[in-house]
Amino acid sequence: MQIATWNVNSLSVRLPQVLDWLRTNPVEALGLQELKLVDEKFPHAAFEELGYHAVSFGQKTYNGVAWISRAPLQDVVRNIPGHDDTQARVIAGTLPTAAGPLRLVNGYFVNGQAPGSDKFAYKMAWLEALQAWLREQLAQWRRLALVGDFNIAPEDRDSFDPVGLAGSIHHTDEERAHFRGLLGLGLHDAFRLFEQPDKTFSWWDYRMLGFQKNRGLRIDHILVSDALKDGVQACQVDRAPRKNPQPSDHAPVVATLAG
DNA sequence: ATGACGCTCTTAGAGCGA
Repeated sequence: MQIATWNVNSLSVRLPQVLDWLRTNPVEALGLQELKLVDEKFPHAAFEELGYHAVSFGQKTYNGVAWISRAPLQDVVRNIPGHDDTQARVIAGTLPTAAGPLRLVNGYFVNGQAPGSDKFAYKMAWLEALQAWLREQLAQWRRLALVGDFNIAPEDRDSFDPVGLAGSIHHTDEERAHFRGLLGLGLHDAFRLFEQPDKTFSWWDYRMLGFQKNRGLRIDHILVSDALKDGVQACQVDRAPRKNPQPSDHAPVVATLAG
């Protein structure tokens, strides 16, 4: 079975592309970020026509996350419990599978703008709260996947310009320490379980022909728990939708799991 | 480089993303 993550940068604008992608990539579950849509406007009918269920957690103008899944998710949680937040950034639920329940956590991690800014401080606090909550989630659900737009390039090889961008947003030691903290909980970057082509990225700036020049970052990730690790069969970035007219600036990331 | 490009809210220009 396959699970995927995709920052669509407005579901209203990208809906036809998401539906097209699901027709050719009929994954079991797809985590979406940056819906920029209130829940009342979530296009449930369009996904139901394709045989999918959806749970959304949106807000006006910014942020917003959703899970699209073949089977309805159970025990759905919106945002990090106990962490006061005005921004809709997390949705989690449990997918029943033949191998047992699969906990699916989808996050639109904070961007953080620049080190030293208020937004960066918010990012650090948010990452702290996420890690504490995930520790609990992992204790409760052995089979867990954390997917989303992490807004962290975990290592130098995940950036088109690690020297020029050293210390800037997505590249700071503080952000990378938080990413390693997640790995320390017993999570594994599915993409790095396999040999991958150099300079594989999941986001490219709209400006300056970023995609054409492959000036990108790998900031969209799928992390899997210890119990899932050995069953991961593949993990890839699907660059194809980034070539669409009027694309999202992010490409989907897909992981193939046993079962 | 206070840039670029795209989306939202609102209807000309600001805020934000990454």
